[in-house]
Amino acid sequence: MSHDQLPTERPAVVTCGLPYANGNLHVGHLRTYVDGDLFSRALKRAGQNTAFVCGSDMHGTPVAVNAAKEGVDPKEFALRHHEQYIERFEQFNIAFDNYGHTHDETNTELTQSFVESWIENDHIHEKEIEVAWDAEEEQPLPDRYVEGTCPYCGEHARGDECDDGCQRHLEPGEIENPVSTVTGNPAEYRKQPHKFLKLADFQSYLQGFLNRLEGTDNARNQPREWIEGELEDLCITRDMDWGIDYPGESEEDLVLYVWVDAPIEYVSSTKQYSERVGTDTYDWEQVWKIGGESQHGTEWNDEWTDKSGEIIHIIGRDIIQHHCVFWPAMLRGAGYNEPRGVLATGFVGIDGKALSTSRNRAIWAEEYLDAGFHPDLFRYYIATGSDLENDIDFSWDRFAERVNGELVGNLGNFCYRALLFAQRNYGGTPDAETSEEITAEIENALEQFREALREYDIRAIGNIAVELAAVGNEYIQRNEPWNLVDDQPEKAAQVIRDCVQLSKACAILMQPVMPGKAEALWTSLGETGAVVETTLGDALETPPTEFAEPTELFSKVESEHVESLNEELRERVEAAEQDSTAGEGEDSEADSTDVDLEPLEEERISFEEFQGVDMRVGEILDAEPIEGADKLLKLDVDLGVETRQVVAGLRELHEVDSLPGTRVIVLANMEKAELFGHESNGMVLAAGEEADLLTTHEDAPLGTRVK
RNA sequence: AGCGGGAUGGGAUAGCCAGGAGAUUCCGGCGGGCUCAUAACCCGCAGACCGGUGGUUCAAAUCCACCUCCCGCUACCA
Repeated sequence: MSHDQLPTERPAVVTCGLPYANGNLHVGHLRTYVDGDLFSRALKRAGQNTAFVCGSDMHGTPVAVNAAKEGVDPKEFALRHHEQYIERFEQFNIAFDNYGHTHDETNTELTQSFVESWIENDHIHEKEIEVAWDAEEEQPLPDRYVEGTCPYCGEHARGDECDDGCQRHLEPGEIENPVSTVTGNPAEYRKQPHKFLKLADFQSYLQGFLNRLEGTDNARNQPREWIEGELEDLCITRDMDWGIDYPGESEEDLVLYVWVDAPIEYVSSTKQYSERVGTDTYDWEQVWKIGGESQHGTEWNDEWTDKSGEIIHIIGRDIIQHHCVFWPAMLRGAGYNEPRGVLATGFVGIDGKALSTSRNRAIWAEEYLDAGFHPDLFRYYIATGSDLENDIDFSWDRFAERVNGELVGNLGNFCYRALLFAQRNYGGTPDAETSEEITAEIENALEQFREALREYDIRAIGNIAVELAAVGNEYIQRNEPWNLVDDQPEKAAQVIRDCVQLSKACAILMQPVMPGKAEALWTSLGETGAVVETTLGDALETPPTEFAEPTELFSKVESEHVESLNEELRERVEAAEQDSTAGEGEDSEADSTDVDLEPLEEERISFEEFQGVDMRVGEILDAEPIEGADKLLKLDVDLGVETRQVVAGLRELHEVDSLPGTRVIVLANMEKAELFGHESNGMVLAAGEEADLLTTHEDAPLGTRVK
């Protein structure tokens, strides 16, 4: 059963993934918020009663761990970031109707009521599991309080996810060889009772849900494989202080898992909005519940579709599972409505490469603003730069090119020349009727807008005003009103009237993507109200007969400015790469590429033990790639006494052809291994991620022992 | 190798889900026009066998199969 087309008569809520209160925002984060803001504004222009809500995600172990490092209270720590986000969003014209945080009273209460509802409906059970425990400190070690080895792929992993390796979500107790991230103590496992949400109860529901779900394909397809298989119970409690208490019984130090209270903030934030504006204006229960009330059951009833409001989530594609598996199950378990659409955006790259906060290959929100650009320029670039689910590349060159060509040359120029001409010759909108041709063009643009909205095509929505301005430029050029004013004053007046009307339409159509600039244009038109109050139909209303001389809407990005920004970025990336310990601390991303230096080994070894290590000077005679492996090379190394075959992961880090003749140090008595079917008899020593090869500085003969 | 995304004129992209006009737009190149406008704007030209091979079809950039290459994340870095 499919939904009514957007816009509907019912209220809608648009949400963005909660920013985690533990770092700074960069252009990658901003993409989600810009897209969400644009979409919610577009819905409003189309006449849908819409709340755009979000909030800061305050809980979880990273906040607790980082606050502890700073020696501050986690609440204080998280609130500091929360305040900063509020400011940042304002600066980028991202206008949430309500922005709360997960630690506030509304969310605490609502989260507990969700959990109580799950308990009542028998979706919760208790199980004793082994959790990591720091014996010395007598404290439990949930999630990121431990690191260890992933049980699935053997890689180094965090307690809650295998971020280095297979990316799996890890349940408490799964990680092997756990070590406390706080004290460095090896952790032991201890049995603790924990609460679990029985996801399997919702298996069949979730399959139906994905079939009904609108939005981007990735949101629908990516979780499918998951849902087809056996769904495991989700552990929803953690042994720590920081978080929302598990309701009811006085479970000692048991709080809810951060991914429980985080999405519920969508509901809480909507509720806060509702309470502020009054339920006559916006009733959160009409959106989140079913026909205003809870409807329990583990299956969806088709009659419920279109009985409530429209829930649309805009997220980054890294959190699809949480929104398309856990979250709908949580909602269903509490008898709530389900999301209508999930839009999962792609990532943002910089100059053709992936963004990496640890290497400081990033453009921070603050940095963009410091460069002095209007936020709407960034919004336009990022919203129309590519299809929503595809990645976007950000480069200052491309930014300048698009701003100068599309915004300055086209949209800005058209509106400016039209209004200036109108003002100088008529003091405002000339007294003439809009032509049929132009009325049709505007109507066509409005229809494109509505269609883009129905299809969640954010890029198309962002492009419409610029496209309409292109129509205007062509129209004014073709009619040459500057040649008509003297000979054919009536014709001239009509042409200019058309152009002013087009400008007005542009102001309304560009509002979702460039709200600040739209408002400026609206003011230039002499309009008294605010463009945020308009709906699409107003695009055809007569503009004011008088307005003042307009100002230029956009100004050019100068090439010197671009060069200096490029230079700045380049220098910074280089600096970060050279000095990999710098730039840390600011890094907040759940980014796994940190190149922290490992602490020196505490444990000492004896000289005898060292004697067991047989390292020799060698020379690479031959290097060839191993088929099927991207990084592995098969090397023949001359160790003086014999030539060994060694497999090493150098392929992407060194020019293969340049390796023969290179003197290296080889650990000769390394146990043999077989990799991709090739025997490796020894190990070539190299330093760090970039595999900086060890060598000798003089000419010790091949085979000389290193000691 | 696993997952995801991609391959369309010199560069960047749209179209693909719902197959059918001269394949879109932006940047760049060339030629012209206009002078109201931020050296902006408009018109025209050159330039693409829509990654390859096969299939389905009256008809394929679009659907199906296989293949190649690229990018991101991840892995193999004994």
